[in-house]
Amino acid sequence: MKTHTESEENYIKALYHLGGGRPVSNGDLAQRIGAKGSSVTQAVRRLGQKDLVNVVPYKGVQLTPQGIRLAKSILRKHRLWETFLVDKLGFGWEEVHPLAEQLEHIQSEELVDRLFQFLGSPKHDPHGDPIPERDGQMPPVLGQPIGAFTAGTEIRIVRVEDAGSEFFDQLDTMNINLGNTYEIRAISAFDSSVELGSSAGTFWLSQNMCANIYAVQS
Amino acid sequence: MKTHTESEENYIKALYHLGGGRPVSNGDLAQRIGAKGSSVTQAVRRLGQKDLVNVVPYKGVQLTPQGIRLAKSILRKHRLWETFLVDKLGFGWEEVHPLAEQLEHIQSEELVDRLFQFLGSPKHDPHGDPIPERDGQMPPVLGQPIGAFTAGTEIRIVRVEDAGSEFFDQLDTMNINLGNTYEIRAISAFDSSVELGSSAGTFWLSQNMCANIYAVQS
DNA sequence: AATAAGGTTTAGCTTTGCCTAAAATAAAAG
DNA sequence: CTTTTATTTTAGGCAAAGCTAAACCTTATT
Ligand SMILES: [Mn+2]
Ligand SMILES: [Mn+2]
Ligand SMILES: [Mn+2]
Ligand SMILES: [Mn+2]
Repeated sequence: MKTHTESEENYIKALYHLGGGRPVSNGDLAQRIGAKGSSVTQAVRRLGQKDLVNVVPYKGVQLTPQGIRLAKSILRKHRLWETFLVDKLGFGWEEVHPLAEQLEHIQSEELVDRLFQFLGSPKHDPHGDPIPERDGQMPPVLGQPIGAFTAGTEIRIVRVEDAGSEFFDQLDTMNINLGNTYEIRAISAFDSSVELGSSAGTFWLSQNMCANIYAVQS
Repeated sequence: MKTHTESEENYIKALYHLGGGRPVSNGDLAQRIGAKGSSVTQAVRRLGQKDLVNVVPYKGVQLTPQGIRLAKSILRKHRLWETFLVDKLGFGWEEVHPLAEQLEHIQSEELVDRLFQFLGSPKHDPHGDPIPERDGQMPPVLGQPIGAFTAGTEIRIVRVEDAGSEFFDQLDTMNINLGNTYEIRAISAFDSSVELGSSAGTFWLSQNMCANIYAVQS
C-alpha cells in the first residue's frame, strides 16, 4: 500500500463523504475541501493518475474501489482517534473533530490495530458513527431522527449529527448524551417539536435539534 | 504561537539535537535531515525569516531562544507519544521512534497536556530520555555509561542511547530493560567489556553495548 | 436554434521543499 | 603567502498545492 499526502487523503475523504461510490461535481468537492475549482481540477487529475478516482471532465469525479478502500481506512482512523480522545483523554465530543482531522493521517497499520484493541474494539465513535472494520465492512448506521417516533415510545439516544459547535453546546446545556433514555411524551402538530421525559423531568426539543439526534426504541 | 510545517519542525529538532543553542554547520544539518546542502541553505534561510534561527553564511546556523522553545515543545510531544505507545499500546521500545516522528507534529496544546496527565506526568520516556516540562524545563539526563562504574557496584539501568535496531534487538535478546539491576562483576582490562551479574546468572557485555547503556548506582 | 448563465478547465503565477551542477568561499597544506 | 581541498552557496529545474483571470463546455432560457 503506497503512501499518500495529507491533501490527497483529504480529497479522498471528501469524495467518500459526498458521493460514496457515486460521481461528485467539481463544485461540491471544492466547497467541501475549501479550495477553488481550478485547484480541485488539478488535484483530482493527480488522484486519477494513481487510480484512486475516475475523472470525466465536465462531468464529475468518482472513487475507484481502491479509492473507497482508502477512504474507509482514513475514516476508521478518524473515528478511532475520536474515541480515544473522548474515552481515554476526557475530551468533550464537540472538541475532537479537528484533532482527529490531524491524527487520521498518521500512517501505521500496527498503530491502528493496537489502538482498536486498546479501546475495546469499538463499533461506533463518540458521535455514534460506525467505525469501519479492518476489512472495510461497516457496522450499522444506528437510529432514526427523534421526530420519527410516536408519542409514548421509550427511546435511547445512539447518534448525533455533526451540526456545528452551537449544536453541541446546546446538547451539553440540555445534558443530552449518547445512551440517555427518554420517553416521547408528545410531538407538536404545530412545529414538530418533541417533548421528552425522564426521571429528571420533561423538556421540549425543537425540530432542528430533533433532526440531528438519532435514537432507537428501548 | 504560529503554526509550522512538518519540514520546518524537523529542521528545528535536528538543530536542537546537533547544537542545542550552539551553531551547527550546513553539512551536519544536511546529514541529519537527509537532504542535500543546497536544500538546507534554503531551508534555514526560511527559518531565519521567521526568527527561529540566526544564519551566518558559510559559518553556521543557530537556534534563537524562540527556536529553542519550539524544539523543546516538539521533543516533549515526541517523548510523550513514545511513552504512550509503549506504556499504553504495548509497543516495543525499538518500534516507537518512527511513529513518534509522525505524532510529534500534531498541533494541540490541550492534547499534549491531557496526554501528559493520562500518562501519569512522566519525567522520562521509554528510553530514559528526559521529557521537557510544559515550561521548557528539562528533567535530569540520567545515568552514566556502564563502563564508568567500578567492579562490585550495584547498578540500575536508567537509559539507553538510540543506537539502531540491531542494538535494540540485542537488548531484547539479553533481556535488558530499564529498571533492571545488576552487580558489576568485572571489567576487562583488555577490551573494556563488562561482566554483569543478577539472580539469573552472569553475562558479558561488549564495550560497544556498554557505551550505549546508562545506569545509576543503587 | 441561438444565446445567456453557470460550472469547469486552462493558462500563468506563487510558495515550499527538494534536486544537480557550477561558482564562490573558507580552511588546510605546502 | 600561495595553492589545493572541502564546504557552502547560487543558479536553474521539478513536483505538489494553492491562487486569479480568461477561455471553454453544458445546460437552461428564450
Ligand atoms: Mn469527526
Ligand atoms: Mn465522529
Ligand atoms: Mn525517539
Ligand atoms: Mn525516546
